[in-house]
Amino acid sequence: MPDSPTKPRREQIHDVASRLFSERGYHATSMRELAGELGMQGGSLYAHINGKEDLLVQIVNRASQQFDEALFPLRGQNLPADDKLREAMHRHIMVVADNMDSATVFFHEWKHLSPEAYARVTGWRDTIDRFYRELVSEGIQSGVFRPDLDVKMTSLLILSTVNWTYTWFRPEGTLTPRDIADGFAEMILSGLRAR
Amino acid sequence: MPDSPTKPRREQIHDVASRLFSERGYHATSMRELAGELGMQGGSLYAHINGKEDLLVQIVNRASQQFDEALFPLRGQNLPADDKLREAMHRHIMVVADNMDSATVFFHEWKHLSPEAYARVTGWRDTIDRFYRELVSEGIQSGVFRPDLDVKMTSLLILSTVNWTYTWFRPEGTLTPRDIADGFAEMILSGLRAR
DNA sequence: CCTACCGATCGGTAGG
DNA sequence: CCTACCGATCGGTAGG
Repeated sequence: MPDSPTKPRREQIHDVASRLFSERGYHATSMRELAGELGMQGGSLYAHINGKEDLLVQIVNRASQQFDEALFPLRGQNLPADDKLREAMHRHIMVVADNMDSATVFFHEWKHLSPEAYARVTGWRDTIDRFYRELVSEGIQSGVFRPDLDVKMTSLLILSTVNWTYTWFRPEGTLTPRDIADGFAEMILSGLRAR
Repeated sequence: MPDSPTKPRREQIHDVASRLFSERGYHATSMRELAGELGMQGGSLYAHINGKEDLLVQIVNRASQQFDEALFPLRGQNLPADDKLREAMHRHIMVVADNMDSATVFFHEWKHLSPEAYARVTGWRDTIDRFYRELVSEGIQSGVFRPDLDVKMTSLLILSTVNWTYTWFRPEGTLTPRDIADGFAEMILSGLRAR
């Protein structure tokens, strides 16, 4: 039951802020607009939060956390590299699709964070990068992937396709994250060229 | 000779605005900051421009134009689909790489444009989409690409990789747009899987 | 959660 | 291109 009436006020603020920040941008959203959408006055927000930047930090942190929780458990699993790639792309795209607003804020506004929060996000980016590089390396070593692949370029190719979904995915459309992940993975694994 | 001292003032304003908008975001950049970097007072800017939004419109329009000029001439050329794909990706990535600031503004701030400018950008996006879908369709019909490809998904795969370069390309790095385009195209065409 | 208010800063203009 | 200024709005606070 999304948006149940008993949802804590802080959750409501987080959700509305995610939507407004993603639609208009962080700096272009005023605290009065945010308060208005929640049916309260501007100053009343500060009974629940510490400040505008805290909202941004929360949104970005939660997004990072969701990516971590989705991908990290895959590291230990003993799957063939092609299956693991398909599964990782599916999970990655699911996080984006299920959190289109926070994902947009995550990709657009992380540069505007305070130095500490900025460093944390940069650290997360590196973690995800490493995850995909490891996946590619393992695939090469196990003989599932071509031996002449450049690990860095390959992981960038994968990251491009899964991250870019935040720009075009529509929840009301016909494509599910499963469809997208399977379609992209199949093309990436087998190539476009006719045999 | 970039940034020659005789560069028209309007060009200088355009360049500095692109950089500031891409680094801090459109709304977070004040006209006084912009003026300061150009060695003038805030009000003096309005001797050269009509307003802040005009700057954004100019940056986005010029970026759209560069994509158009790079890709559109390829439409008529009678190249094999794989060669045409490689060439299109190279040109697309070159535009991004040569205009990292305006490309970032283009991808991040187009939502904040006035309705008319917004519609123009949306129209451009559709044009580029059509370009890549045509390229894929031609490749299927000529037998160069697999017949079971989904045209929409395939063009989204391509667009993801070329557009996402705005987030990670570094002009001071070792990879050239040629390297990136050739590397991505080869992987997309032949696939990651070992034979 | 509201009312009333703070200093700061915003984009933009007038007149030179 | 500068000085001086405009009304509007910003994030945030005090006191209740």
